[in-house]
Amino acid sequence: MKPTQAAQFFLGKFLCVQEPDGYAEGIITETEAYGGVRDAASHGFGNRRTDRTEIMFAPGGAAYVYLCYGMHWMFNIVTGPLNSPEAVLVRAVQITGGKELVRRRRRGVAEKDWASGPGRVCAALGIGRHHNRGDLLGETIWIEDRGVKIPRGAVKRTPRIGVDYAGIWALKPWRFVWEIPK
DNA sequence: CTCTCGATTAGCT
DNA sequence: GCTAATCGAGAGA
Repeated sequence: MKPTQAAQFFLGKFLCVQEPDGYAEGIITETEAYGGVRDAASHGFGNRRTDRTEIMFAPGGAAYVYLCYGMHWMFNIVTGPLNSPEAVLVRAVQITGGKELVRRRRRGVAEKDWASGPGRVCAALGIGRHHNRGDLLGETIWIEDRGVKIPRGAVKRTPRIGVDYAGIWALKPWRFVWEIPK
């Protein structure tokens, strides 16, 4: 599966996190595809293997969590076959469980903004460094398919956010937004 | 070792 | 709209 297909596949799936301070989950509403050794916006660009990016080269099913701007964690699902660095960045979820816990973690923030952004997703669900390289079939962080169907035409494609440095790759419409009607 | 800058966010103008 | 916050990966010397 190409990363763009995987990014669309994960829309509507549930991201579940069990932490010592409690359980929280959300339905994935926004993703971005990163992938292949040609994508200049991807950390795996040019087959660049480092301590940080090594997990991107693993077979799909692991978490890739890294720190950005010195303060925000980004959560990715590794999706490629072995040695092909492909991943899906989860940019937004709608919290569906553990709301009391999330309200505490996101104190003072309006509910609609609890997890509307890649850094916010991690802040709301308690995702951090300890989840990096974690197995997404494990018991602390996992993905559930509960059969939610996305209506035809409900997903908007746009270029990816914050990757202007990537030249023509920044123009690829690899961001997928499921706009849930109210 | 040193330097640069980022797959962002919140807060202020 | 603008930018400070904050730190480690990655690159180069």
